[in-house]
Amino acid sequence: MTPFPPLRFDQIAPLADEERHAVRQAVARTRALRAGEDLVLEGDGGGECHVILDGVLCRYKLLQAGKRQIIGFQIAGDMCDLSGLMLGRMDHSIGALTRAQVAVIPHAALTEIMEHHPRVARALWRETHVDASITREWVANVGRRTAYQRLAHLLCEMSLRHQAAGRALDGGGFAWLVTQADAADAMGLSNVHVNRTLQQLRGEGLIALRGGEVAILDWPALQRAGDFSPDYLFLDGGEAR
Amino acid sequence: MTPFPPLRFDQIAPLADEERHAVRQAVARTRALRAGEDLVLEGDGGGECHVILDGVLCRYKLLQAGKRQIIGFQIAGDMCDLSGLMLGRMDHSIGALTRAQVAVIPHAALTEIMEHHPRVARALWRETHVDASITREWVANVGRRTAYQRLAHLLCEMSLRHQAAGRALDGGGFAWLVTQADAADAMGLSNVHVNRTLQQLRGEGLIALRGGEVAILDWPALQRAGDFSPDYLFLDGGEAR
DNA sequence: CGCCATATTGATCGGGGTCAACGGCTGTGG
DNA sequence: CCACAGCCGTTGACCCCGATCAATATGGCG
Repeated sequence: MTPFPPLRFDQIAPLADEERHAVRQAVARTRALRAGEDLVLEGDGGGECHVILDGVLCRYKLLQAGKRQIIGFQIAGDMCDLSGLMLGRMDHSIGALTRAQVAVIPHAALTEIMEHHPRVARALWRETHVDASITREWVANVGRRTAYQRLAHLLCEMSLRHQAAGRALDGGGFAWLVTQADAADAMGLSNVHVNRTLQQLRGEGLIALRGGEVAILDWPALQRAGDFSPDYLFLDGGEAR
Repeated sequence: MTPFPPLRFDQIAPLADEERHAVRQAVARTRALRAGEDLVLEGDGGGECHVILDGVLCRYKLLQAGKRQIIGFQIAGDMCDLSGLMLGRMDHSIGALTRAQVAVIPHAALTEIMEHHPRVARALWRETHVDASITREWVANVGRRTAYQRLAHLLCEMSLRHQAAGRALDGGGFAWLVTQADAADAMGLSNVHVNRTLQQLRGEGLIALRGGEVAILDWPALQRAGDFSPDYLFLDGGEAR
């Protein structure tokens, strides 16, 4: 049984023990996903929300000619499909990129919690805003940065998010069990070019890859390379600068 | 005095007359903006939220080397900076692309309304989700579509949104008083290429431009050209398919 | 041990960027 | 009322980042 990771919306706006408890009680079951398996499909109403316990999932859309754009990565602690509850259907799909575990919370249970515990509702609302902020940064990343910058930026983001989720390795590295083709779909690049750009970052000594793990060798340089500023992640929980 | 347009969050989740009234009472004043003027800057806490009464504003970020990425357009009826209230600071700036009018609502007033009228809070939450959905579509647009598709897609989106805001011209056209350079920054393209792509769409008889207005001559073709499906706009208010 | 997905490398191509010049419209001051 | 300035749209020439196509390693897994 996979242990519960820190909930991101709890970090963004801390809950009381009682509220935290209520959320865990609402979990109907957990579900295991194989790499490549879909959790929710575009158009789904669902009836359930999911909190990621382990693994890497992604939001994605399929476009003309079989092209895929990944809209964001989801890791342990993320509530990934609240919009299915709030809007009644999903505008995108969510799939597992690695083996993964998720906790399943029925919409009815979550709705009830939000009614009885306004602070939970508020925390979830704020998580929604943080996710939106991250998506906005992705628009900028894909729209106006070079491949080299995009990749460096993405690695910075994933490093900090893994740290916040308590899943970082020493030195800010993390388990990057995602395919180069997946990374390409996230950045609007080809898998070939991702490969070459990764080699460049390695050659310059900014990162190292060994057995599915990314090690960050020179954080300041990587941050500079990616034009990265962590503000948009609201890791401080927001409210104050 | 600019009249109040239909509020988008009211359309997304209809309010009672009393609630609608409360929102209007909360407006402290209106503010006029010249084209190019900023409404809110990245990092701002603000203390106020804004509802657009007239004109076109945009969310944007400035990146290295003075590059700008526009993250989304905001038109009449949109609440444009709720994240400043919910997260305490803005992750992006908001500026006027045309002459514009906005209504100013102090955070304190809005907070109080949300406490007394849960349905207003819920409507705003849902507007947040719809905005997030639109931003996700933009990631896909910028990441995986050609310039031709991007532009067609953007025109489709703006046409439907203007219609929903009651600002459309006959035939689905709308006032497009935005610079080609602005459109370029929205799509991750150069102004030159936007110009050429617009000419292509005109040459093929899909659209026409006359005096700051876009006329849509062949909606089905434009939609096809942009790989456009309106689902992500949730113009039906969501909930049901 | 063999299979299949993924990573890697090389060669070539093309969409769209960049640079530069020119034209047209509008607002402004004389 | 006109001349000028400045911004925006338009066009042409050239170039480069990253896509595409095509093999060839490589490593995890049954």
